[in-house]
Amino acid sequence: MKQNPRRSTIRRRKPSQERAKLTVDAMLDAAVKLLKRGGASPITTNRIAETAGVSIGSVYQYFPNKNALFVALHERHIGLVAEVLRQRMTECADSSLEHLVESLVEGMVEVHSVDTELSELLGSEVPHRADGTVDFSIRFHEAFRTALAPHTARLGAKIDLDIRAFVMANMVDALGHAVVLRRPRGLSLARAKAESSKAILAYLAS
Amino acid sequence: MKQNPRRSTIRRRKPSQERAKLTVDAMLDAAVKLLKRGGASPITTNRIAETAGVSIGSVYQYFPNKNALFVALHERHIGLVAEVLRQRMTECADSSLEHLVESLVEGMVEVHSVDTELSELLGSEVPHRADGTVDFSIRFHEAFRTALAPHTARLGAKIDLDIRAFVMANMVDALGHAVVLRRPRGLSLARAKAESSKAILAYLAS
DNA sequence: AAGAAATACTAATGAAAGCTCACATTTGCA
DNA sequence: TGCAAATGTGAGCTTTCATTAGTATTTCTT
Repeated sequence: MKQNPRRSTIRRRKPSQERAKLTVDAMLDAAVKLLKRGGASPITTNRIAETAGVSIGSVYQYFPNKNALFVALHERHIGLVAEVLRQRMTECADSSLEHLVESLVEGMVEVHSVDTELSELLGSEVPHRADGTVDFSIRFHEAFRTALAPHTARLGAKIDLDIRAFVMANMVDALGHAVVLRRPRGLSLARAKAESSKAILAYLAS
Repeated sequence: MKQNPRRSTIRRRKPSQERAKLTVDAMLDAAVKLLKRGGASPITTNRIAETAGVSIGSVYQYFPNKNALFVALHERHIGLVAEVLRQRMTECADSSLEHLVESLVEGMVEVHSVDTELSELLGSEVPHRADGTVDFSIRFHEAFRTALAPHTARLGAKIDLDIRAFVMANMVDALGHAVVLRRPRGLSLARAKAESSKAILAYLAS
């Protein structure tokens, strides 16, 4: 019942064949499925295996312990977010600041709309402090800094890029989540996105 | 080992004597203490009882199951935040919008600075979706709306108070947390607070 | 086609966790 | 003071869970 603390969070075996990748994905999907009905605590490795249609032994081929599986779940999600952000930033490399901000908000909303429930659960149920997972604003600080840099000319003379990136990253993250997950009835998605962009731009222009 | 799903999250017995209140607080404090070293998963009801200096039976006098204890932990924290916000809003009832916003940011920072580690853990380790706990922006929507109302005159003609309150609440929450918990090295607390207030005000003025 | 490597499965175990119950002690109050 | 209600105790039952070992099967490589 107790996890072995000596084993790290590192995958026991890296899946090299395609078959194994499918297996690993099936396990993560199973974890998500179980998460959605019942939250984190009733999840067991055996149940994950059963739901994924694999044997418990296979789970331990790829994950040293249960927690590593949760970490992998976060990594998969963060990877998705990272890719969306990177793409949007690339696309908007030559666009206006307005366009960039709107695109980033759009991207965050999009990536969390794919599976609203999962996004919420990852934030509130699945432990993510221990064992490596890093916060959004810290993880993407550099990216935001870089994306913001070309627009310094329009942002007043004595701006501090690091601070801007910090505040902006937290706004994008928080508003992106809030728009999808906590938008009050009566506030349309389009309006909420527009309002979020407006808020971020207002700050950057201040 | 498994939690009984039939039992609700409602306290089994409400402590009426002062002694019992102390006992309950001791349990919650014990949970915090254990949380701080080792995170949520190695926490057991028996360990909580032991750490609190009470017997396991007493724990189940007041909490129907382990999860209810976590919920109570969140409630205690949210109650603290609620009180701070209410007080700040009352204090600033006749102040300028600038003053109000600065005071709210200050309050959020303060309340999370009291126990930084706990604030982080409550956000990242302790499950809080299931069984009743409500999100910050939803819980305090009304309060923000009310606090914002007197300043509508300065906020342009066609503003929608609900939307403003929604965005503002999320900004206060996110930036308040970020300033305390994820402020990058090189960014002073004072500067971070000022920047957060500036961002919120820039939005409200936009 | 055959050996090696990767992948998957079954069954079992030891540990420990949640929770109950029957009882003891303390407190409030008439 | 005495009794009922509130509070506190803790041994132990039951369940279940994480993890392992040993083995079987599939895939890759040559």
